[in-house]
Amino acid sequence: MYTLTEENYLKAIYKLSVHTGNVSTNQIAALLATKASSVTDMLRKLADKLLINYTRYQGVSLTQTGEKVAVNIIRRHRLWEYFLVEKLNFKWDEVHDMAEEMEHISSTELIDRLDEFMGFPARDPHGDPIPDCNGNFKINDLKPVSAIPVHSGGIISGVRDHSSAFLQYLEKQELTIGKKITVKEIISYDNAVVLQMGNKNLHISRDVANNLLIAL
Amino acid sequence: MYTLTEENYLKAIYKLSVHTGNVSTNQIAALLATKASSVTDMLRKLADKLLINYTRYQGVSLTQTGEKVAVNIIRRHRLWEYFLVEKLNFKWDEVHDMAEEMEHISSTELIDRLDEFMGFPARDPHGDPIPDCNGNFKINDLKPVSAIPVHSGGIISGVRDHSSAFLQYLEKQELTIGKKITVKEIISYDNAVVLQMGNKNLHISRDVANNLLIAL
DNA sequence: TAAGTTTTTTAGACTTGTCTAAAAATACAA
DNA sequence: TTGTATTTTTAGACAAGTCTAAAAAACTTA
Repeated sequence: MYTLTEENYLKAIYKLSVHTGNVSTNQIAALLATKASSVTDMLRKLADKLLINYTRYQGVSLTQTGEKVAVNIIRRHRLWEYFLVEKLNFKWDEVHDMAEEMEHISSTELIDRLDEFMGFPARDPHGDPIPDCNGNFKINDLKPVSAIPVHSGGIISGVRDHSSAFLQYLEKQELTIGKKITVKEIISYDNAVVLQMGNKNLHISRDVANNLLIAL
Repeated sequence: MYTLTEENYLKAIYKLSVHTGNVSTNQIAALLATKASSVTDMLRKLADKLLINYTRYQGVSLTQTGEKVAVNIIRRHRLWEYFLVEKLNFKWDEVHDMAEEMEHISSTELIDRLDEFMGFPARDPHGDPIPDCNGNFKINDLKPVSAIPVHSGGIISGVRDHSSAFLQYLEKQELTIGKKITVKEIISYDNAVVLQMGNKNLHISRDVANNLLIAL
């Protein structure tokens, strides 16, 4: 239906437009590690196919069709990640690149059966919600640790950075999904955060606190 | 490592060279539904990469490296077919095209874990042997029904034609893998074959007899 | 609001894999 | 062995997706 490249552009635009409104050429180029000129070329093609709304120099947004396609790619990606971790025993920091390939397998029937085979999981191994076969899913209502007040806390439920470096760091600190934490203190000098987890205290940097998501 | 197209060419050459020696440009073109001139272009590239032995006008054979790559693709294809049938409950005539896409997922670790997850199956749903992680597997020693003498028989163990039309026909006639059959008679007029299966007699055409494989 | 900076687009070129049409090599038949 | 048919290769072109370099548009900021 769509080329691998088209799918990757749609996914990138989707990800970027979750938080902002219109997405810029440079943002897409940065995310896909390509050049702005290449992005412009592809944007014209996607606009011709009615997958995006595009006016020169004005940035882009997805059309309804484009968003449907993007959500579907995300559904496939997250289901395969779940499969790799739950069925093939990979670790959460190992699955991203494999799922990046597998998300382009086109059969809808296949992905629906995979979903059923695994019992319709609600979230992938990184805590991200998995869209159902109609593309419906809850937008994550999680907050970064850096955004909650001192003395409050919650359950670690997701991450913003999916890089294996970050995930491995979390694993080593035992800051994994399901753990309960409380913010004890924010160091005013560098905004580092002191967490309490069980009976241990733990220092994490501002960067880490920004990328670690909790449910209150 | 290799492009999707390169992989498809290597697989095609492998399949064609199982039965014959050197493979011709036209044979490859026919199997891949492309033009001879395109094949020639690609053959030059594969020869540059030392994946095939190629001399102009003389046909090609795989190098050791090329064969390794081809067997690996076949391993991936057959394991995914097994997965689709055994875990996701697809029928044997539904899985070919999906596996054709999935065989290009590159991770070796993934395929080895998939193999383990399924208990190291020896054959795919069509009876074809699955190479192990070192590329070792038994070449099928099966015979087409058309090649065995009257009054002998055996167990249906594989097919030569993987088209869904053929597989659906077999399914309808209950000529599925594991069934025991005996050749009762060969009609001299058109070489059609009369089979006995259980207490039923069954007429199959020469074509079908050529594509249905049994273990003696 | 005019000048400078940044962002985006255009122009032209390259790569991969494909095609058609024509030329070259090989195979076959008399 | 010569001529014809078939197969294979070459030559030149095209589409998708990318790139660099330069032009155009849009922002900044004084």
